[in-house]
Amino acid sequence: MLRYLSMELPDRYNPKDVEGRIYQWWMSRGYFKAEEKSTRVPYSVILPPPNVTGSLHLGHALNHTIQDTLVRWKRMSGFNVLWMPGTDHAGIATQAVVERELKKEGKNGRAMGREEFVKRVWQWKEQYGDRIVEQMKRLGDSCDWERLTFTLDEDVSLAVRKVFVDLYNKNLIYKGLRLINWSTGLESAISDLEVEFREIKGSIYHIRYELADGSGAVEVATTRPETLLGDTAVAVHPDDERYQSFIGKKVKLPLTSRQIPVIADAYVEREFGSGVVKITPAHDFNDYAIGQRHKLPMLNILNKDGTLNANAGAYSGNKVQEARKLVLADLEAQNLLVKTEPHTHQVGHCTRTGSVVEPFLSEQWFVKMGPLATPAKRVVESGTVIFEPESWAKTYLHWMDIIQDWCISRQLWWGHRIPVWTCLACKKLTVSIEDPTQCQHCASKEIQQDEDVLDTWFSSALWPFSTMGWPAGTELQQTFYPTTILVTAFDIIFFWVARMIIMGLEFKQDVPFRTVFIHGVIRDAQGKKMSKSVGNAEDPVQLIEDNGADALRYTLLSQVASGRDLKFSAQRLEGYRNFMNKLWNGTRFSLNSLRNFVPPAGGLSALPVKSELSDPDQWIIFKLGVVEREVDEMLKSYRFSEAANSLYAFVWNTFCDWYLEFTKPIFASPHETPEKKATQLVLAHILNRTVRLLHPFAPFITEEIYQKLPLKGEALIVDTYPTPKNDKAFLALGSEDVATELDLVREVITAIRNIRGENRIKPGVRIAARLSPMDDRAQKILGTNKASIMTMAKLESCEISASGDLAKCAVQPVHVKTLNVDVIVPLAGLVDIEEEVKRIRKAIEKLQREVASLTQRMSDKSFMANAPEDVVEQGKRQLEESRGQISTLESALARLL
RNA sequence: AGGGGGUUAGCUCAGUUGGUAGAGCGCCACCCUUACAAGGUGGAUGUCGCAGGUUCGAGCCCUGUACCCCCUACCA
Repeated sequence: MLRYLSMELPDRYNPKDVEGRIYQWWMSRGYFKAEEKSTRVPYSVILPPPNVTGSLHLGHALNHTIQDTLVRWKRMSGFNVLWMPGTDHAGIATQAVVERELKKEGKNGRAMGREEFVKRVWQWKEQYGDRIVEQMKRLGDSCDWERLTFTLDEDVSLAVRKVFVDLYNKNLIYKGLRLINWSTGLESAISDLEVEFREIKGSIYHIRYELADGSGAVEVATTRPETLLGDTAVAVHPDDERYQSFIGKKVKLPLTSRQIPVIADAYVEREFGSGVVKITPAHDFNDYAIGQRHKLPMLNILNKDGTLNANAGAYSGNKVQEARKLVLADLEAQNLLVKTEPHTHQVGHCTRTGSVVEPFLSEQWFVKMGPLATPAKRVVESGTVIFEPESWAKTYLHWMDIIQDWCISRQLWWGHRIPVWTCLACKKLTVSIEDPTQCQHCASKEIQQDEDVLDTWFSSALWPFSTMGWPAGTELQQTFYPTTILVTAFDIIFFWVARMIIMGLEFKQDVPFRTVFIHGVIRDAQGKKMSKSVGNAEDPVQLIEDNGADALRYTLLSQVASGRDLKFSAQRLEGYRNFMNKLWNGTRFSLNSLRNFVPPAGGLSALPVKSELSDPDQWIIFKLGVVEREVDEMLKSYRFSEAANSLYAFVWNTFCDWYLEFTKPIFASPHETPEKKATQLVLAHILNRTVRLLHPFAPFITEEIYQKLPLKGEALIVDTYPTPKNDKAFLALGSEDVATELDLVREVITAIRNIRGENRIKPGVRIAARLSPMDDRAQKILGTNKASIMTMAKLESCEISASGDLAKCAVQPVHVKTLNVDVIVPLAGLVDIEEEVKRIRKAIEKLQREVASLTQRMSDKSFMANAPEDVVEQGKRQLEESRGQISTLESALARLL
């Protein structure tokens, strides 16, 4: 026979003793593995691949916890679950990290040469790339780790090349001279995502541009005077009366010999500054647009490293800041600098290097988005892809409307190299999946591969199918593509979600996922975004160390509601750590009560016999049914916080506070009574279901507990998730009527405790009480549960009788639905009567307020005419009861005074 | 500037079919009652931002308004 040495369990739950061991056990048993082919319904999720360079932050913790909760829930619900893990090479981020490291060693990454540098990054990846994976495991992520994919893995690379070549052949990829964000620190194009605007206190300079014909001058204001060297026009508003005569004329560009036209464009704000804007198409995005409209020449004055080039004439070779000083000095010398005002403005900085981002004209590769966006819009409009919450679909569609071509080339070394070779002989391009040995066009062997690599998001966009073996046709894709749900924060809807939809439709002819669940971001206690640089970032690994992964997960889940941001609170985390401890101790106590419990031969399928069940047994089963229904509904609609709260209340307030207390008198009996046996069986079943319900939320502690239960299966992680449907037979043992009756008992106990508390009767003092039921049913209920009432309310005697002496007694009317009981506690000799007088007066006042508002409502003719019958009925009943209670209390009060 | 969100107990937040408000933490009182002091029992606390409207009835629906936050784009 099994022995349950529950008392040998520590009285505090220690996650450190449990989590690593449990996780290893799950892994060793292969529970995370998906079946490539199965008769079970597939459920697949692609993990947004974190950067290999990174360490887990709370945002990941939130994102992963939501996914893991869904995945565990579905796994337990019988689905064939694939949670596909991966890590991202994160081109820019990783390259920047390694370059920084090299710099510390006094080496220059660029000088090392491409091959040497890339080798170095791979070394770095081998050394540190597993760290984030290990951290994910600490959190409990139940990914199918054998499928762990890195975005630079061979098969992914093949997919990337195939997509590039296909898009190129379809004319959807082209090379063009465009203005892009240029990081002078990285000497590469970067995406909008990698530009961070910082407020800079600078100056605004007013510069005079004289008309070429000598008929006057315009005053131009700029924050970047050095860029005037690249000006190719000056613009005014077409309707600006002040400048009508200037339009079409030419001005002399200061410090140069060039003359540039005055053009009219509605972009110019008449009210701002002088109403005249210098136009530098090669160094400003707005100016670039104007330049396109007016077919202005684009004059690039910068080198890749941020110094001025030959187009800047005498200023070439200087860095922007130095050039600015020189330009200003020369302007001043020529008396062209009218004035200088302080001015605060937002300046783009590279998030990786901190250097200023320059709009920079350069040759880059682009994906033509227009034709690709249309179908990607349609699938969202038609509901083929559902956003949850729905409102994000609007954001998505809006972005699709204003979508621009996607710059996919980066002047980096770390990443997927662009599969394009230029022929030195005929200058034509060879674009190929396999590395070519000669030019496609002239067969020259003199070909040179494009130096650039692809934007990291390019490979990310293919992730849902590149991780499943595409372009080969695989069983995996058959089974799991499209994936079921994508879970992500809103900040990458454009960078990632939209592009996955686009690529999925283009290359798989189907959407990559059915649902996109968008959650909020985590902020600190002040509501600020968490970031390492601000120093307000909490380290989830440390939080797990201190509180356990389950507590952290529960904290996060308890706040996931309707896609809103959540603030991290250490107090809250502590609260959920306490909750885990409560669960632990509730179990410890239960197991003690089950010491000599002999599991029935049928195991879990051997259910208790209804006729043997006590009121608390039927009550707890009924409550369990309510929770199973709620959690089922809430998980289906992604209301994680409500599900978590519902379970929290069930475990703590229903199970521990009341059910376990009710079982105490039963288990206190030294005899093996039938009642005791029945309760043991119920308790064993309830425990089993409780941990099953909680498992997706708090996987470690629940598995640990499960393994110690007398009634259990092989492993919790693959046991069935309880629902009202699949748990019907057990739930049928519960009873709503009995639940109501037991609620009356609870109210009676609470009333006695209230009288005790308010009258300062010491907890150790046993008192007498008389319970005066209003009808036979109430009488019977009280009789049945008398022992519990006496134990839980600390009574030395308990009389159940409708009549008796009320002198010097505390009285508290109690009612639950149609059941009514007056709780009477003789106070003579126990307490100062004053306290009881105060207590009763307070209760009367409260009831009177209720009666007043109810009376008013009941006398309102339109209410009576319009309100539904049951609402009126309930109001009437309540009014009657409250009045009755007042009279009971008043007579009690009269006897005290 | 455009788009979105928030404003509910001292703090952090729940509140999906409109029927007179909930949790956790904190606070007060009493308790080491042999599962748990990371605990137990009892208690106090809200004109649900403000002003209107619809309704018999509004935290919830509508209009306006104030303040805060986020996102996108920024004025040269």
